[in-house]
Amino acid sequence: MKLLDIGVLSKQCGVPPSTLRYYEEIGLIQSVARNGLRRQFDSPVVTQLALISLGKMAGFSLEEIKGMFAKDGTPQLPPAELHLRADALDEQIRGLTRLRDALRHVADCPAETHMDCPKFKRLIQFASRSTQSAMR
Amino acid sequence: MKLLDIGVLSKQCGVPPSTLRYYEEIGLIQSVARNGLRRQFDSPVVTQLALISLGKMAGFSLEEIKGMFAKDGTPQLPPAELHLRADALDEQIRGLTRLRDALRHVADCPAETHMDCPKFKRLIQFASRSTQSAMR
DNA sequence: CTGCCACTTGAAGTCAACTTGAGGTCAACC
DNA sequence: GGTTGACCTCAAGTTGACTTCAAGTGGCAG
Repeated sequence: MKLLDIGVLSKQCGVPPSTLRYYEEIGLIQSVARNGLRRQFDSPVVTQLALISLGKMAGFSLEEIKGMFAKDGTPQLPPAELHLRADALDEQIRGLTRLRDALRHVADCPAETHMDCPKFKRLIQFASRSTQSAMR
Repeated sequence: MKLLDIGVLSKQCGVPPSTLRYYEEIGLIQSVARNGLRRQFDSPVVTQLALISLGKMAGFSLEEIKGMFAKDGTPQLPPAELHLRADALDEQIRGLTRLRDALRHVADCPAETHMDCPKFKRLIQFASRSTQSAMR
């Protein structure tokens, strides 16, 4: 099992060392050993960091992310709970899709008064309706 | 043109008055008049707030959102730029979709060591690869 | 005309998620 | 053996997005 120095991990995952230390401090990841002073990380941490990055994209707080995974990085929620999170993601995806469509529509629609364009308004209203409940 | 009292707008959009005042302070929205001391908002602000809410969901900062729309709320970026934002959203949507799929997979997969499950790892690695560039 | 209550201001406080800085350690290359 | 460079700790600072607070104002119901 080869171990990763914090600098290597940092470069590999695109996360600054300071952030990795911070994540360890709050218990989001673990270093498994020290080489002298230096933290050594286990290679599965790479996957964990990928999950964390995804979780952040999805708008979860670090605390929430921490609650979702056991210390080895395996998702640690009952199946029903996982499906709920997945459902919430579906909502969010729908909202983002509409926002994307709205942006593309505006980019291509020659009208200059988008605020009055029924198509635009419909996209926005729909999108934000589903959003309201999903906001944390 | 009927005007909305800050309290009415707040209730209608689910945004606290303090936040509306804050948004006005940083120039994200405008009140068009006063009734005595009270701010009066124009009805298009409702749509603007919907856009802001969507922008936040998508992970844009208030500064970025402010840069995207003119003071009347109409998107104010050149078409090419809009398409770029839409592309970024597509990336993000792909990442969220994979995260969702990963969650659903974990919920239903009987294996207890998801970290080693090739399907799970593939979903995660893919997802975070596309994520890296999209992170702000 | 007297309360009341939803609003007003400006300043200060809060929270998450980091980053920065000062001062120290250690192994390795010149 | 000395300097460099990558790491260490702990505390303090920063940023974004608000919220809270104290003290004041204005319209309208009774």
